Amino acid sequence: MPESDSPPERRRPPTIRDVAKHAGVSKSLVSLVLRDPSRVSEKSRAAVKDAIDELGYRPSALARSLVSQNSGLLGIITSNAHDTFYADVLEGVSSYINASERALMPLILHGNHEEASESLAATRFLELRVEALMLMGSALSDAAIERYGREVPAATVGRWVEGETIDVVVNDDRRGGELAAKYLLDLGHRRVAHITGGTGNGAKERAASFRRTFEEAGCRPTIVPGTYLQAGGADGTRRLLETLDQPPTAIFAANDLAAIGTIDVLRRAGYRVPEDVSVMGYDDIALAALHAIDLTTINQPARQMGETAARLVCERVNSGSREGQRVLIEPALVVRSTTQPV
Amino acid sequence: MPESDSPPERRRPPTIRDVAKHAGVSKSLVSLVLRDPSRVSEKSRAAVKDAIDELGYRPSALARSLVSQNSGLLGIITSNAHDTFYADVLEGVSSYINASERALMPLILHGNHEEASESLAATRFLELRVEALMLMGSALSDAAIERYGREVPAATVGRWVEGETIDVVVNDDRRGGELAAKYLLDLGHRRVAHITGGTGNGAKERAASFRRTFEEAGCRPTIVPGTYLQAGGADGTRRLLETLDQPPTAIFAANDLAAIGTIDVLRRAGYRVPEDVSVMGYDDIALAALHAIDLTTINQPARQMGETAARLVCERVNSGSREGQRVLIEPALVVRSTTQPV
DNA sequence: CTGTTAGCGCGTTCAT
DNA sequence: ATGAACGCGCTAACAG
Repeated sequence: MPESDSPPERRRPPTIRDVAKHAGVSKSLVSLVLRDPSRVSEKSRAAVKDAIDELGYRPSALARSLVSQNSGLLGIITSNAHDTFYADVLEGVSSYINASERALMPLILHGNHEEASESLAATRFLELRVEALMLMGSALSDAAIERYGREVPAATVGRWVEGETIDVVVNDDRRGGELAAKYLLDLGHRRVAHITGGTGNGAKERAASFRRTFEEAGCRPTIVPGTYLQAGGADGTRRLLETLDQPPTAIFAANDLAAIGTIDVLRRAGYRVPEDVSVMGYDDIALAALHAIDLTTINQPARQMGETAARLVCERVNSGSREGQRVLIEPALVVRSTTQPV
Repeated sequence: MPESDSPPERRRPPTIRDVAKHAGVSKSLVSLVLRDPSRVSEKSRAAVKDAIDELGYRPSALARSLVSQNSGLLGIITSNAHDTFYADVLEGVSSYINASERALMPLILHGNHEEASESLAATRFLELRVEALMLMGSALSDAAIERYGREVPAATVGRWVEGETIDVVVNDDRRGGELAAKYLLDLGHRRVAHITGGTGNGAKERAASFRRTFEEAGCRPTIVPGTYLQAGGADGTRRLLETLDQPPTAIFAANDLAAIGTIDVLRRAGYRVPEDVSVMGYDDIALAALHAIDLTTINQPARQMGETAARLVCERVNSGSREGQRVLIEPALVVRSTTQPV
């Protein structure tokens, strides 16, 4: 039999030894050529470089990290690949990384908003010896995040965590909820609803301050549970339409994605936005600015938040500091055309 | 000065030796407990497990990969974090990975549609000894992709590549362009335009067959360059409006994102869609189905494409086969409300 | 100054 | 249940 247990024609990648043998030098010298060619004679250098090219040699980051005791890796765990808010945050991270001295390599793992898969991702990253961890809107528990933060510098974006070992970059969700409520109050809305982000990051704060602001004005908003996804906004809206005798005059959705789901359900049910119902979102993703959507929303500066978090955590990688910082970003009202006076 | 060259309080993570010492056994035994606890006496097992918990030990994937000669890593390079089409493809990849036996860990690196940053990503992945490479709509040259494919099983999604070492999963862009053209012809459109995806994957094929199909019907569509981004569609549309005496009756944009940009510009310029101008996209991303957008488009089954590519490349990892396969997926017309008879 | 040898880092494996 | 050797690249110490 030709071969059965060993797979066919799998070549091991060439090692530094292969290069050394091929070039007729020691492996130390090959290593030196790779790291500081100026300290090697021209002849040897050329021989080594030729050997590298001929063999198609690539140094193993695995072996290098093992000895150098740093992997150069930054582990990023995202909860939701479909939310372009985090795509913007990631752009901010890249932009900081590319501009920084000792650039870490930002690896991304999608958690798909499942706690189990996020915690698996974290475990794998830590086993890979990432030098820092960034969580983009995590479904993990505070305790879990803090545990990770004790092993390696960690930052969250859009997710509040107690505890001093974590860098936290969040917008002020309480303020955001208040901004939304005040704006709707100013427009004269009194019968309003909020579809929450469920257990999502910042959802409780947005909901609580939205409700409180309205209650201080003597109104009681209807609050129904939802998610940060389009489907969550759609489901919540359906529930509102079924439950209430008459629809609210304004709906504050958990975020832009959910607001889009909300608008979708409203229009399909025959309601006009904003003539019959005003709708607000949260985040101000690129989509929200589209003419076809043109959503009134609360802006969170995603790029800036990504940059800030990356900076904080990378500075801690370099300084070795164990103490996280918290940065509270001010949200801003963005008025577009999905809202109008009542 | 307190400390300058050595950072403060950075603890090395505990190693298998620390655990062994703590538990009073050899490191071989600790290793055994981790991999096959049943072969270790209850007493030793407990001692080792206690030590692991107390020290917070995590095995190093670096060291493990070095000796086992496989990293368990799958490197995924995406061109565009903002295009949810690829988010769907990634979901397909995850879904295959999670269901498969020896699950590779899918690491993602964003190339941000820059060739240099994609090729850096590939280099880093290969140095990390990923067992396979997946390119989601790459800006890399065919030659580069093939070179990588010689080092490790590689697959592309949405990107045609010549050469036998690559698994290629693409939709039939020629057919897609033809579908769009025929549909518009059927609607009676004769004065049409196409905004291309520029150098983007499949863009040439879509453009060529769109043009050919119209030319066979005796029409000559206006073709202007664009990109696969919203901005590309918007810019192309602006150019069309400036250049032409009268706007076309239908515009086929490079993809859905671009189509959204197109619609945006048209509406802002006072044209109604579809009454004045029909618009078509390509991809059928989730956005396209929204009531507010409701875009006529050509569907590419993103999830399925991701699953397929993951399966092909993972099977090659296991079999050691060097020969890639090509899978051509049939695109489908999806009629919504941005098109109407002329 | 150029190049070599030896040993390390961490987990696995195999013979004992 | 253990010690020694190994995988691959880096580095300190040393030799030419």
